[in-house]
Amino acid sequence: MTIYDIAELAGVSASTVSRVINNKPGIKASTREKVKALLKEHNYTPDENARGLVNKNTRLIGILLADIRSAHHTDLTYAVEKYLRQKGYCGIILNAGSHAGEMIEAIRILEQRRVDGVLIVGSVFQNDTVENGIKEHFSNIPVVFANGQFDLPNVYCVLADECDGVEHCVDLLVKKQREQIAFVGTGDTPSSREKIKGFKRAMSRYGHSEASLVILDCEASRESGYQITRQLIGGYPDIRGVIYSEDLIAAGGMRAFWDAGIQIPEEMAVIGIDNTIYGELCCPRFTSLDNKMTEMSSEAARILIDAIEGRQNPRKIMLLSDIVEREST
Amino acid sequence: MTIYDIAELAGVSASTVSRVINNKPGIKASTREKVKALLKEHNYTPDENARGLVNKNTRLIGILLADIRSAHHTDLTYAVEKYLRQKGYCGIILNAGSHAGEMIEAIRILEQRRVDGVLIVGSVFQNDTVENGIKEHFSNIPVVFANGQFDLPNVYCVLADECDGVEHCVDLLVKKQREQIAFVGTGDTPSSREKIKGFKRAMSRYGHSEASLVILDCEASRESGYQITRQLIGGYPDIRGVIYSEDLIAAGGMRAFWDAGIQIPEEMAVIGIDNTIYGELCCPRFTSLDNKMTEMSSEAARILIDAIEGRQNPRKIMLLSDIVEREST
DNA sequence: TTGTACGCGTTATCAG
DNA sequence: CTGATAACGCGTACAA
Repeated sequence: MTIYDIAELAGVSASTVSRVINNKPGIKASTREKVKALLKEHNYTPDENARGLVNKNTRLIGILLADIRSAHHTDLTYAVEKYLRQKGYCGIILNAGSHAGEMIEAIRILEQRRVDGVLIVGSVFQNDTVENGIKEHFSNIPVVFANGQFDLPNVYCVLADECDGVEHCVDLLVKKQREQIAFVGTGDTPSSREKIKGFKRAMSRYGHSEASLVILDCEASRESGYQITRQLIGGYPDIRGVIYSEDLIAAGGMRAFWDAGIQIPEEMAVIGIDNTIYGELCCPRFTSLDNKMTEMSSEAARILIDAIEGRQNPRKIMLLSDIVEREST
Repeated sequence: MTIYDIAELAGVSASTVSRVINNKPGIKASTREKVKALLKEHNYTPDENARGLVNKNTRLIGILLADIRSAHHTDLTYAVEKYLRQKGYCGIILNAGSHAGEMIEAIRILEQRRVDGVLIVGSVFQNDTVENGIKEHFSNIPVVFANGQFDLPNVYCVLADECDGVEHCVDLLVKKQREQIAFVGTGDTPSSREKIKGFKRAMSRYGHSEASLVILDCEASRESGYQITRQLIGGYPDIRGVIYSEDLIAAGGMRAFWDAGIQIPEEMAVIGIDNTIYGELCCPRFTSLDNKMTEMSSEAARILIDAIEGRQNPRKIMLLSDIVEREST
């Protein structure tokens, strides 16, 4: 069913039908009604693709993330999809993994789909491959980078103050009389490095030399969190508090403490980051740094659509994190 | 950059360029090379939309689910996206909530996008609204229904044996000397009703009259699971085992038992359904019925693409669930 | 107020 | 082996 079919049935031309569909003025009321009735009768829906071909847009948004299964990405996706829908856009979510090959493949796919804008989520994407990919393939559409940044004219950034956030975590632990603190996290993304920076900065404020700090490297999985925490228990008996760079890793750590019979928070305080559901599920519930992923995603989606539709926004905004305290501290 | 631009640069016609892009035979090797070089030089990518206009396909797949934030949907989405990408398709995920209005809106959106096929996930969608929606809007594209069924010519179904699965859960609990069993779950979807049916059937095998069964109604949230479990603890002191219709609800229940100081599994055995990460996170870890969501999603995606590309498959397949036993039983 | 003609970027058909 | 042309479904100047 095309506008031509409807036009024929109505005894008018296709352009008239088009005008009715798009609520353009200058149509006799009776014609408009007749066409509208036909449209409804055959429940005609315009082909967005054909429309896009002439309008030079697709109302499609590319969403790049490492892995939708991580809880904070899931929440983000949900919020973004709802917003996009409301604005008449659809999202194409690509799990672009963590190595350059997949990222560049995802970029090509989105280019091929002629998406109107791209949302990049997670600082894993803050690398040369992606930066060059944007320059080459997305130079004429807006890009919003959540939790990362590129200094390119068409890229907007929404960031969380992760460095400050971790500093506040350290402050909290110190306030709770836990000055012997370890940091467990992945060290391979800009975001992780920010967190470690915050840790170092805060610890130095409390007079710890950088050489004395306990910073353990860990993969982004529960299992890895478990293993590293076992090593921590065995190798650093003085530690009384741990900050994990992600809730998922913290969940693994919580399990290790549980298995080792270490009481939380009495013998060990634990803080995760991201404030996902994991903090609520573990026993005891663990404290987590809320880095405002939900707000970040809403902001990012809004800024992206604004940019597509010609509304102005600052190139870079920073959201302030806060700590959700639970039983583990 | 269009094929015309490339054609002009190469001094050939657009059709020749098109033929090179699509690896059609009958092009002089030298011409082919020259065009290929130009294509690469300008990193040209064909416009999928324009392509779809003439090919009458979009290589777009609609994915309908209630809420991507539920852990089993997330896992599914991940698996499906990976498969689709590999086959050259993109997915459009719509969180179609749980009421009719949203469902029909989502269906219209997908129709407007002219998706090549639709994947519906979750038995919440097994209702008249969606069935009529399919008849009206998706009558000429294949639809795969994961965890639900419609008796329509273009709909394929992939199901889990949830009724049998719950029966086996009861068997397990009885084997563990817990014959006083309660079932806690939502009663509002076909899937939930299947589970309750399995519960009733198994319990009757062990000589319990239907009237004597403890079946509590609960919303699909951790909080609701917590509240209902508190009521259970207060109101049914004889109960020694609980089957929850979803892991998320079970997680709430685990918390309620923890708060009440009830030992698991000594005083109470717990089984969840879906075998999500929640079972691993709680303390102690809880047993869960694995209803094969991951396999289901892979199968569903495969069947959908098969149908689109003209390969045959059975209209209806059933996957056998099994129980992943952990510390709670 | 309405219709004609064209173009969006691509592929397929047919002619050369 | 290659090029011209039409067509996909729609929106929009321009003409009537």
